[in-house]
Amino acid sequence: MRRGRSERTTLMDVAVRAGVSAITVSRVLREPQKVSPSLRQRILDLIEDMGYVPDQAARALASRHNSTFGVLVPSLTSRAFLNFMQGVEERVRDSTFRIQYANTHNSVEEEKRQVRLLMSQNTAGIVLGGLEGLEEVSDLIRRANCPVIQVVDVGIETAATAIAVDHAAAAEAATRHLLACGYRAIALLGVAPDVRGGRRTQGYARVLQQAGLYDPDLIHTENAATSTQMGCRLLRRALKARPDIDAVFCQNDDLALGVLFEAQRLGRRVPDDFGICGYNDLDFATVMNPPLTTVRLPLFEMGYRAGDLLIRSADGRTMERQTIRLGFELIKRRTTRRPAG
Amino acid sequence: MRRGRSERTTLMDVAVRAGVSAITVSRVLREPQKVSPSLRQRILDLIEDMGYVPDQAARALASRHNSTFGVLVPSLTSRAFLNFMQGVEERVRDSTFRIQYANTHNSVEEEKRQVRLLMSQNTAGIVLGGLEGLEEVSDLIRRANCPVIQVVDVGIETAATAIAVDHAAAAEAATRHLLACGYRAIALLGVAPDVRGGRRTQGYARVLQQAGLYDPDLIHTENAATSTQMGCRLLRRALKARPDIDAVFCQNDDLALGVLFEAQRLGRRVPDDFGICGYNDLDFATVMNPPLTTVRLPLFEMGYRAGDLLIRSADGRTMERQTIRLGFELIKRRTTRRPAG
DNA sequence: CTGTTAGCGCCTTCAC
DNA sequence: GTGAAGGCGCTAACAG
Repeated sequence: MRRGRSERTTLMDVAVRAGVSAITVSRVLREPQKVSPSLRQRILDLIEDMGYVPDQAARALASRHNSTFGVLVPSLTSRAFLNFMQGVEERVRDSTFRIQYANTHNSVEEEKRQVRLLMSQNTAGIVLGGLEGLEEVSDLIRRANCPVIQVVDVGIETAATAIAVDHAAAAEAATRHLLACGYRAIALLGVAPDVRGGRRTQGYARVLQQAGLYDPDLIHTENAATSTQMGCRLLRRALKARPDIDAVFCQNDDLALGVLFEAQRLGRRVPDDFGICGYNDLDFATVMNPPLTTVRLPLFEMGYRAGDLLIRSADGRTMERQTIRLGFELIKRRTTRRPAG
Repeated sequence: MRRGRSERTTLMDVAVRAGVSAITVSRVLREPQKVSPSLRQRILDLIEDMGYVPDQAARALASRHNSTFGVLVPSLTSRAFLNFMQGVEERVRDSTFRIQYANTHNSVEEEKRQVRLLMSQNTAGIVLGGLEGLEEVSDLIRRANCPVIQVVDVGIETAATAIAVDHAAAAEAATRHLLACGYRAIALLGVAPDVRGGRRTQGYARVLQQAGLYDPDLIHTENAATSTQMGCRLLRRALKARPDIDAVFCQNDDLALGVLFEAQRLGRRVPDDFGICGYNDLDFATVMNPPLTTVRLPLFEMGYRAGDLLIRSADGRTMERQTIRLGFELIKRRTTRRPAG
């Protein structure tokens, strides 16, 4: 089905049929105002008839630029990245640029490979949605011949323009809230290989240490894609290690959903006997029974901004490296008690 | 930040530094065994030092082929497609091919644009994860110079190799099950612009018509991205139109989750007073309270097969057009009563 | 094992 | 408003 196929129609084929030179056909496509209307229309019809599709490889090679952006995300199972991706799309949608995604599977190696691939393609711009291998990718980025936007944690030095959020501070706020609600044995459930999750764990641990309530047995993670089922499993595991657990901070809302279901099955009354705090404020958080207390990150906006930065810098303007900080918000709903006092 | 950058390192640059000709460097990368070990190593070091990254455009142009697959999905908000994408990845992961995704937003126009873009890039193969514009895309596909795998509904004539599932039959089975459980006023909730959803609606309607229970007021859709919140909204709307509704068939599990939450808030007892059936058997279906009755499609397998077909046909072997039919399974859990009789 | 020659399909630059 | 010449960076085909 491959090699033996009919050769594809080229610009030259169209030009010959039109009785003009190749460059004229090329102009019809790129600078139509430079070709006389009648000739232009005739060529346009011919292009349609012959099913001509320009070859991007040749175009990119000759013009030395490309009009697709590459967006790398570490995972497709986490909804958080989907919201992020939608933000990028929204901004890029009615520009002349196209988007292509790739998945790095939370792997530094894969991230490097994908960045190399994008660079190989002379991509117009790259968004690194979740930076896994900071050091190792930085080298590549410095050599990149296109704008690169990184989404990172506050306080991280980046080689490129960055959109930064403070995961550690967000986790601190959530943990403090659980303490303020009077919970004392607060577990943390998460996904092991997730870099951003690690920062959240740090924030959580810091607060509990200060309160003298820290215990490694409270922390449970699993090295697998996040899921609601994982939330159930991790809760059972945590309760085995520390049966007195009275609240859970989940590194994402999918886990929190599972925790709620499992807690209900175990007869825990939420929020009276048992508090739950999620992370990301996904769509279902508001409609759960009870609605989920969670941390909201401006995921869509982060994506939108990333797309915007890319478009602006790809426009040809030189842009200096900058870092855009975006905040978080703790959304207090009904899976946590009202704070005491 | 863009144009004014330093030129990127080329194959020729490396060759000059190594004191060899360009082709030798090229061989080191593609056919290393054809270059003497010592020279090979020297060149490899140089490539590393100089940060040389091959230009895919030039490579694709010269060799007339490309090693990335394009995967088009109609939506990123539906988890069903994520499972599908994961299947494709799993198969492709340790081949020499790479994957790039694009989102068509349930739009025929966008689908055509994206297919054109992929063709422009001389993509090694294309997977159309959810076919929106059958007729219009078929023309393009016939001209495609690479293997194309379509995921379609059974009974649809395709221009390319296809993986087919029978959404209408699956919806019929689900609706019959609800009838067998003794529910009589069965609503259907869905997403408006979804082609596959349309087929499911047909299956549902057919069964209810046969049972003499069909009523257009039972069908409620919304023209927006699917969500759990939408499930809540649609249920309220449906109950307004027909307060006697005693069961709901949801076109996906996210809607079903919202329906369960909303039904619980409205004091409906599930499954005794109120039955719910979902679609897709997503991760959370087994752990809900009660667990969700739903239709399972082999989404991961569909993706895996698509990837497999692509790899096999891209290998150079000519493959004849074929259609692979995959089945569905009705998973009876506890959001529906036990069938009478 | 290494090199030479030619050209992929298009765009840039400069003529007319 | 249109065209001719040359080259983008790489690889196929053929030499040696």
